[in-house]
Amino acid sequence: MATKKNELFSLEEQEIAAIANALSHPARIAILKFLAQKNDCICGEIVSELPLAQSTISQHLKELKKVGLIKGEIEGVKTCYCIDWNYIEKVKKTFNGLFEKMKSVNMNCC
Amino acid sequence: MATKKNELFSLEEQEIAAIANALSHPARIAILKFLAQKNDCICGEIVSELPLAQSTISQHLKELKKVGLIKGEIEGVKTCYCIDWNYIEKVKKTFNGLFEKMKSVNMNCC
DNA sequence: AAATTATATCGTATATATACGATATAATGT
DNA sequence: ACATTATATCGTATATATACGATATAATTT
Repeated sequence: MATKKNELFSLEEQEIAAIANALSHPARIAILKFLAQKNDCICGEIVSELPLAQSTISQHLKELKKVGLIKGEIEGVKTCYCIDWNYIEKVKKTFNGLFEKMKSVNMNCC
Repeated sequence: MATKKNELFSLEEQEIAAIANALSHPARIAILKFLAQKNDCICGEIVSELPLAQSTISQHLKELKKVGLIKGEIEGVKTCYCIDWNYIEKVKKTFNGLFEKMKSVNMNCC
């Protein structure tokens, strides 16, 4: 009775919601900012940077990867995570598109 | 043991996450788009527009209002909801700021 | 081969979110 | 005053998310 009834909405609505959902936790914002800041790719450094357990960080990384905001490459024992800049660019366009669409109509009500 | 540990992160991270959270459900994206589309303010029309129960829509409206994306004004029996364009503008800047900050560093890794 | 190290996954407790029906509230119309 | 209408809130079932410890996996070192 309490499923997210995604199927009732348009693909665009679902996609925006999915990206927003990935961005809806401060830890994940922190991870993205940290990854963007470092010029070499990072893996377990995130764990020592954030005040959360290793397994929790791993979970958050998995979610960011799921929607495509970051990529992960196994390098021996370590895993190198980094931002998928192309996808970020797409996300930017998607969000700006939504916000622009909103702004385009008349702004005087209420 | 499973609280969102917001207090461990910066206010900026928390704020972005909170806005993203409000945008993280397709129904709420649909509501925002519908409100933006109409040039007069809407209230219960949203209920007949979306495939969800009245109480559910009311809940979603409450969440959108909580973060400031929309405003609600009681007009007799009805309530007029509309987008807070000033806040949308601020949200745009916040998101673009995040994404810009990300893009500013070198893009060649992984 | 065994030990070490880095990361992922599993299991699980708890919190939060989603959805709806039922009910409350508050203004309007009769 | 009573009925109607619009919306909000309550109660509740269930699903999902968060967090962590424990364990598995897989590469590296000894």
